[in-house]
Amino acid sequence: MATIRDVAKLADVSVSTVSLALSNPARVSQKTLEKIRHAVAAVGFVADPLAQSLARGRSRMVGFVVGNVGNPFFGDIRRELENYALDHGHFVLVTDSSGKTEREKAMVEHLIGLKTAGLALAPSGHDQDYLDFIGGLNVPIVCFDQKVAGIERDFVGSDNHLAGAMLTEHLLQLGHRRIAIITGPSHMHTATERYRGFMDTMANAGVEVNPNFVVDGQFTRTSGYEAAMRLLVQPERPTAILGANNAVALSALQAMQELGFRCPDDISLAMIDNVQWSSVITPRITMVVQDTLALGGIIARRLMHRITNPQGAVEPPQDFVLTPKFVPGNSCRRI
Amino acid sequence: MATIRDVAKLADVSVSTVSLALSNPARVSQKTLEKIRHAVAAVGFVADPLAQSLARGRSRMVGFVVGNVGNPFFGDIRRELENYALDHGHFVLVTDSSGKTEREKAMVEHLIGLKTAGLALAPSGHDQDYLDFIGGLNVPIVCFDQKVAGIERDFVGSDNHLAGAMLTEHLLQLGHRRIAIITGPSHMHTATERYRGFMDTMANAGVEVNPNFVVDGQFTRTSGYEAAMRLLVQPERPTAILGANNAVALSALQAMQELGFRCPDDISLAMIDNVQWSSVITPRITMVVQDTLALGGIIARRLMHRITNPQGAVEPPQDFVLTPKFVPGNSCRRI
DNA sequence: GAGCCTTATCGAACCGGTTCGATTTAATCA
DNA sequence: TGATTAAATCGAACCGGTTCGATAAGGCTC
Repeated sequence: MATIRDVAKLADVSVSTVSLALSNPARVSQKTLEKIRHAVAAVGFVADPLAQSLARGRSRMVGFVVGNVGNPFFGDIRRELENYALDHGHFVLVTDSSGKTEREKAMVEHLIGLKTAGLALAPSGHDQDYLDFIGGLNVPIVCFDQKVAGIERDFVGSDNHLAGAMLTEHLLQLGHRRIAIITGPSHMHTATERYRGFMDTMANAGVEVNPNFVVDGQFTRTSGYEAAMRLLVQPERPTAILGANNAVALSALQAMQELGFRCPDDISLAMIDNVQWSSVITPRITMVVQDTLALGGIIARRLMHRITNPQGAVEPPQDFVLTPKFVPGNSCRRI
Repeated sequence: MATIRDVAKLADVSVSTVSLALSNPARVSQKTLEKIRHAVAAVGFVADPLAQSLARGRSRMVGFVVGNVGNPFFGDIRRELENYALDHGHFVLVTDSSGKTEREKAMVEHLIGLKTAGLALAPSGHDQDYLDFIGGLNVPIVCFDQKVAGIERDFVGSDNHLAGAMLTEHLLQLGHRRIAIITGPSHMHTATERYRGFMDTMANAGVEVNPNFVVDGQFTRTSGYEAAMRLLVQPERPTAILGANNAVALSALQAMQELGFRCPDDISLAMIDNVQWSSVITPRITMVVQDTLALGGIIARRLMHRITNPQGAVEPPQDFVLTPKFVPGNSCRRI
C-alpha cells in the first residue's frame, strides 16, 4: 500500500504539501498540483482512513443505531440515510442493539471510539443513567422514533397521538363501541401516545372504555399473542381490536384465526404501522402508516447539516413531527 | 480522554511497559502490574481503537456485507454472527449494498480500509472484474448465500437444487402435472440451482415442462408480479406455481387474488424461503426454508476460526452446504 | 532596487497507540 | 562472589496521516 510519503518522494515535494494539495487543492500552485496528481496516480495512493481519522480526531462515518434493522420501518429510514450520507461523502455504519439498552450503549460507545462524525439513534432507554449517557456524548446526534423525555437532541418522529386517534375515530364511525386496544410498553413514548390518542378519542365521543379491553402487548409477537388471547376468551368480546403496532396486531389476527373468528365478519382489526407484504395478508388490514421515506430524509438532512455546517453543531435541538397516513383496508366492517 | 501516556506518568513507568502490561500482563511483574492497574482506573483509561488498529494494522472488527439487511434471512444470520463475534471480542460492522455490485465493492473497500479482521459476504457480482476484486483481497472472507463460480473462499449455503426438487416432488405427488415456475436471475447460483432442481425432478418423473410455464421473476416483487400475470392470463393455465423465492411467490399470490383466482382451490402455490409473518398469510404457503440459525452459526464459527487461529488463515477454502427443511402449509391441493 | 505583502512550500510536532532491540535488574549457578 | 542467564523495563522508531508556525519565493508599490 502506497503512503503519502511515497507520493511526496516521487513528486519531489514535502509530505505536508501533498497533504495540503489533497485536502485543499486551491492553496497549492498549479505546477506542484500537477506533479502531485501524477505521483498519486503513479503509485496508486489512497489515503488510509484510519490514519486520517486518528489525526483529524473525526472520521467520515456516521452511525445508525436501532433495535431491529430487520424492521422495514427502520429499513426505509436506513436506506434514505445511506443514500444521502453517501452523496455527502459519508459512510454509514449500521448496528443493531436487539432492543437491549446495555448493548445499545456498548455499540454507541464503540461508534464514538471510531470517531464517527454523528449518530442517528432510535433510543431504547429511558432511565436517568441512560439520559446521562446520551447527554454526555459530544457528537451530533439525531434521535428518531422514540421521543424520550430528558434527551436534549434533535428528534424526528410521527404524531403518534394522532395515529391512535385516527384509527379509533374510524372504528367509531363504523359504529363500533366495544373497541379494545393492545398497547405497547408504558415506558415507550410511541406506545403511550398511541394509547392516549385512543383514550382521548373515545372520551370525546362519550364512549366508555371497558378496562378489560385494554391489554398490554409489549409491542412484541409473543406478548401480543397472549394479550389477544386474553381479549378473545372474555365472555363479552370486543367488536374491534386496535393493535398499537404491527407485531401485536398481526399476532391478534393469528389468534383470531386459530380460535375460528373471522376478520372482519366477527371482529374488526386495525393497526398502527405498516408491515412487509401487507398486501397479501388476508384481510388487508386497515392501518395508519408513518411516512418512513420522509422521516429518513429529514433525519439524514438534519444529521448531515449538523456535521458539515460549522455552526450546525451549536444549533438548539429541534423536533420534527410528521403526520401519519390513513390506509384503508378491509379488516374493519360497519356494525 | 486519557491516553496511555497519562497512565504511564501516573504509574511512573514507561509507555511501552503500560502497553505491554495491557496486552500481555504475564510479562510484567506483579508490582508494576498493580501500579498500572491503579493508574488505569484512576484516569479512566480506555485504549483508542483507532490508534490501536493503525499501529497493529488490524482491528477487532468484522464486516458483514449483504444486499438487504432488512431481509429476515440475512437478519437471522447477522444476529448469530454478532453474538458469536461479540463473545470473541469482535465487533460487527453491518453494511447494505442494496444489491448493487458497485456499491458492494465500495463498501468492501471501505471495510478493508478500516482494517477489519475479516468479512462475511453475500456476494452480489459474478463477472471477471468482480472475481479479480474478491480474489485480490487479503483478508479472511466467508461467502454465503450465493455460491459464485471462481471465488476461492469458504462458502456457506443451502442445497438449492434439493429445495427446488422437494417442492416439485411434493406437487407431483399431489397429482399436479401442469406446474409452472417463476425463477430468479440466471446469474445467481441459487436461482439456477432451484430451477435445475425443478427441471430434473420433472424429467425424472417423465413430465414434460411447458416452456410457457417457465417465467423469470428476477427474485423481485415487481418482476415477480409481472411474471405471475403472464402465467395467469394464458389460455392454458398451470395448476400449480412454484415461486423460486419468497418475493416472486407472494407477488404471485397477490396477482392471483387480484384476478380472482383462489389459492389453493384454483391454483396451488409453493415457495422457497420463509417470510416474516408467514403464519398470518392466507393460505399458509407450503415452503422449503433454510436453516438460517445454523447457517449463521457456521459462518460465524468459520470466520472467527480463520481470524483467531494462526494457521486458520492458510487453510484451504471449504464449502458447507445445509439441507433445507420442508414446511407444509395449505396452499397446495390434491388434484 | 529597497521594502512590503502575498502566496507557496516546508519541517517538525502531533494523533495514540505498538513493537522490538537495547539496557537494567534480579535470579541462578559454579 | 563473580559470571551467566533470564526477566523486567525502557527508548526510540513506527503506523500514516494532519496541522501550524516558520521560511522562502514571487509580485507589487513607490
